[in-house]
Amino acid sequence: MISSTNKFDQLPTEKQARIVNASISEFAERDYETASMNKVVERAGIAKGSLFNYFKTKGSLYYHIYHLAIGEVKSYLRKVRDETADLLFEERLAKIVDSGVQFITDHPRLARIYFRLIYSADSPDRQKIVAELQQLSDDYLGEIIQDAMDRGEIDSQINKSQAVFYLDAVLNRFLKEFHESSSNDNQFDRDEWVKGITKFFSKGLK
Amino acid sequence: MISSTNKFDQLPTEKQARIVNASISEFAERDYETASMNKVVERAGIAKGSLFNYFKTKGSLYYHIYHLAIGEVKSYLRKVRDETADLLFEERLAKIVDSGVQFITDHPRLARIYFRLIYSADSPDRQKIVAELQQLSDDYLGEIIQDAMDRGEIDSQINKSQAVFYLDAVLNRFLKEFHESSSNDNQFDRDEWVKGITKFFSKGLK
DNA sequence: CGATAAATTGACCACCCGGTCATTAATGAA
DNA sequence: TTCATTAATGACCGGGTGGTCAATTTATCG
Repeated sequence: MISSTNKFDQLPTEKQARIVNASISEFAERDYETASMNKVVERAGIAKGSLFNYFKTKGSLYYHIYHLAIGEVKSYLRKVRDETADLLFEERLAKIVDSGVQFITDHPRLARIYFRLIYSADSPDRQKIVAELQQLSDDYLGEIIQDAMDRGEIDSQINKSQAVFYLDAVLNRFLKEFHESSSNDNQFDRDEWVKGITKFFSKGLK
Repeated sequence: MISSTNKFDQLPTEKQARIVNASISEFAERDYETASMNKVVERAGIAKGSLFNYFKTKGSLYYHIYHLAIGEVKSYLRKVRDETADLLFEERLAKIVDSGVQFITDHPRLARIYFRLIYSADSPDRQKIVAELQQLSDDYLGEIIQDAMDRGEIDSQINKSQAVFYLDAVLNRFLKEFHESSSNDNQFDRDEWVKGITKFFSKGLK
């Protein structure tokens, strides 16, 4: 029994896409509790019974969708990490911000689901999910910090997990702000901010 | 007609307290959409019709409660701002963190409502509320930054609204983390963190 | 084609929601 | 005590929820 027994995976690709697309829209617009399976089937153009045949519960559909979102985030992170391995810390930071901005621009609905997961999320298994994302962030930013320490670009006396925390806090908050302002087509000077952020991390406020 | 026409305000204090207490618990445990008026009346030990007599809608009850939460936050902020006016920026930062920790310890349910407002909140008037809180934060942290600039403690060339943003991002994130970890009775070294944060803001990571 | 198996459907279920309002209970003045 | 006014109550309403399953359509194969 190598192949998945999952009913959904056996579906024609086009139908899968319709369902995934409908689910992403629904879970992006409403949080877990408020999102409606009725709306999903309506958007996807399938019968309710079918959806519950492919996914036994609302929770399992949500699980599928947010793993998709996290997977996409990971792919962006991996890409920018590998492509910037040789750059200086400050340049690297700028590229990471760029990559985040790009992700939000390319996948605004997934971004919304991601931020919901991070920040509020009365979702099932919230603790598990958050712990998983925390681990992802620790590994990812931790590696970047470590590289910079090894090259003597930042003070290696600094508590590494604290440094990761600050990076994570500022980057996530900045991207959340960008995400919300780009929903309301508010413009802001990206370069100005990227410059400010990198300088802030290097020198602090003094 | 000087006195409020608000039905709720005319109630005996004890009854007001029961209703407020029940509402705080409910809105702390569940987000706006998921919170239940039925649960509130059950907790408060009053009839449903009564509650809807005091507050015409769920939204107006929520409005009352979150204004209460924001009011309490403001009071803590004002207090620490005034009491630390003479301190150095770093010492002041430490006191602010302390005050946040104290608020969360004293009012964990209000803290939860506050973080819900800040971070996710599919609440009614979300944009208005967030803008109001943003203003509060800008004014408050802006003043602290300005003081420190005036005294030459931090670089006055730095973009002030950016500096406020970094402060806000790191402080809020730290307090949110504290709030969640104190719900799960995870311990962590407060002093270690306060020292790290103030140093980070002063010198950056270099 | 006919028969069997598999996939799809949507009416239906029990439950909960915010909100209403006729009925009942408490209050206070004469 | 009587009676009018006000406050409190909870049964009830329309509507939405996640989830089920008998009935129907579609696909498969001899």
